[in-house]
Amino acid sequence: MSAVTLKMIAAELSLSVATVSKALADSYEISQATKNTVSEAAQRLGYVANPYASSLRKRRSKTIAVVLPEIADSFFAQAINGIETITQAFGYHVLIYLSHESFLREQAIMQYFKSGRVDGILMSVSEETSDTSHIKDVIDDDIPVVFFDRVCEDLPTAQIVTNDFESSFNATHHLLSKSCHKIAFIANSGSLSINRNRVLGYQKALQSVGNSNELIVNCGKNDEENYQLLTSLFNQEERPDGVILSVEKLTPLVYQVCNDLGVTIPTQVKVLTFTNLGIASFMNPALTTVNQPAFEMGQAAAKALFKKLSQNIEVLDPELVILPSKLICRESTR
Amino acid sequence: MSAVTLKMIAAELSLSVATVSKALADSYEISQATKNTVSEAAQRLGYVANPYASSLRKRRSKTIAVVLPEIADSFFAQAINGIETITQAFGYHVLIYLSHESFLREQAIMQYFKSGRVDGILMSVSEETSDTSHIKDVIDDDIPVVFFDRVCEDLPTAQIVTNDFESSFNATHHLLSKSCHKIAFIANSGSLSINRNRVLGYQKALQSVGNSNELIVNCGKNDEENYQLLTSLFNQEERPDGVILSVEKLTPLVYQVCNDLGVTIPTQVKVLTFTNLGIASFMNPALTTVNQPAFEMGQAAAKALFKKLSQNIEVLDPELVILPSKLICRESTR
DNA sequence: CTGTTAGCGCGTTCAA
DNA sequence: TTGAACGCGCTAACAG
Repeated sequence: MSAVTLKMIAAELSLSVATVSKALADSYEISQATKNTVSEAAQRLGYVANPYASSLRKRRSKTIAVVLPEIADSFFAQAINGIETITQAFGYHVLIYLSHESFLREQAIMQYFKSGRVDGILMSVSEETSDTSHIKDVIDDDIPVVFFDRVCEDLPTAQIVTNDFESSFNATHHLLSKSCHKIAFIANSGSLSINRNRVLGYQKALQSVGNSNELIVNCGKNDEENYQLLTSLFNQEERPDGVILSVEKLTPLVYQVCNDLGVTIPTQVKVLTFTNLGIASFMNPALTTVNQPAFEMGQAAAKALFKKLSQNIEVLDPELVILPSKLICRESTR
Repeated sequence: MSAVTLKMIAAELSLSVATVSKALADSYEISQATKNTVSEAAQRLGYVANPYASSLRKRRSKTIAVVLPEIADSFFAQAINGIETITQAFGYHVLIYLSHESFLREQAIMQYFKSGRVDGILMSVSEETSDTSHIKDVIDDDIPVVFFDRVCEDLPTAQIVTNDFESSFNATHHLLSKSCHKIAFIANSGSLSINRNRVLGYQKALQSVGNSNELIVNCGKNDEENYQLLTSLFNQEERPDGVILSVEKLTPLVYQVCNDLGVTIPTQVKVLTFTNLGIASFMNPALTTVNQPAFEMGQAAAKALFKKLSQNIEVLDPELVILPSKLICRESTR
């Protein structure tokens, strides 16, 4: 049988509904004796409060939303794990939404939140997002939003990012030190702030040594086209001898293209990719990676959100958390 | 400003709340004229129904729960993507819970669902789960549950699995045909049904050719211990020349151990792993994989759940969906 | 310390 | 075709 209500417990114990409610909430105005009786009965009958009735009345759902572009590579998978460790500690529930990199879908999702469905939102914006009014609307409704990884720098709220500029700068210098002199930078979206900072770091590094072989390739969503794009990149008269991948997802494609063209990694081309502690890092000793602290970013974002939730009345100053990435060199030793 | 309610729309149009409610629900008893007026006003004011009030009244939350052990490798990440495509088409919301392979946590999570929080549950059980009464309780409360991947074979509900026995049988034969004669099977949990079936397929294949070098290694959660376990495996007087990994997650560890011992893959040891279409598959040409259709399993599970939800009164016969895995040989060609 | 009353916002009666 | 009244289950205010 289902649906044990306060009313049933009250009837069972000949108490009023209000008393039972207060007893279970451990209110100070209830005697220890009845508290014991009530919690015993609740336990025995398997009472679980109806969250919808409770949320309606309290105007708090104990639920947050996580809005992601997708869960394709392991970055967001790890991030969810990090988020969950925090939400779970706070007794919060997590609704998950995927925008599939679509602005329209992201708009529709934000619409859900204009009715108190969630107490707060953790979000990484889609590639297509440049207009941010749908997000601003939600913030204006006093629903706290925390961005992580794919942030909106122009919105006045908490942002959790990694040191993209610096790590890209270091990554480029790393390849330069391995005597690469023509390094290509491969991205998949020009508008995202992370990508922008990584490109800047790459450019700055090249400039710092007077290397003018700047080569930026913007991949799209279509893997066929990307294949062509990369094939012509490696088919140039003077082939790149180093490649930086802004997204982990493109790694297999690069390997495939090189394989098909008979270009060996890392002898002829050194590959360096932004990634996280996923499997890719371990599998191929010829790959150097900049590890993104995905789990930690999830945790940091969730913590920032709960900080806002616990003082949700006053308007907070925007805060920016920058977590460091880590360059991991796993040069082939075989 | 926040919280546009039916009441506000009613006031705006000098109508009653009931009329507005019916109009938005497209009830037959409302004139087309007022329906138009109402939906225009709702649009203009940015009305979104309060889901908690609505759920409380209708006793349906339009929300399902996805209960997973973790999102460590890409299998569950892909599965979530598949699930989301379906839930999104049905206008449902998705709550996500991670048991972290803990039975106690899984019990606590199932407890949440005894109060109408969700209309249905998609679930992969934790490694530790042998007692299934906490799941049975929820089913008895008429909340439909669909298992996928890590199923409970003894519970009478829908189960989505892959052909584990058969694909493990084929995988073993594949290695045998590559002239392996001492093949180790590496798992990380003995009690799960998938693992059981894979072990059986492995054993059956060995028997079918009269090979008596059965070698089953059960790894645990501790990576240090696993490292030791695998090191002693490869340090045996007669080293295995083939390895089947029941879980993708252990792949990097095997590569690491082999690397540290100076054992080359695939020359000295051929590695075959159960996986999905994650990055691992593409990255290392020396790896043969049995690809799990994770995305499709997520979709199948969600579809099965919605089938149940649409006819939730009658008790359904248990049904079993078996999706085929695919053996992908990616032998080194370089 | 306990009970009574009054909503939270919505959907479903039943009258008008 | 519309509106008034009631209640989903719970919590907050106020009496007793």
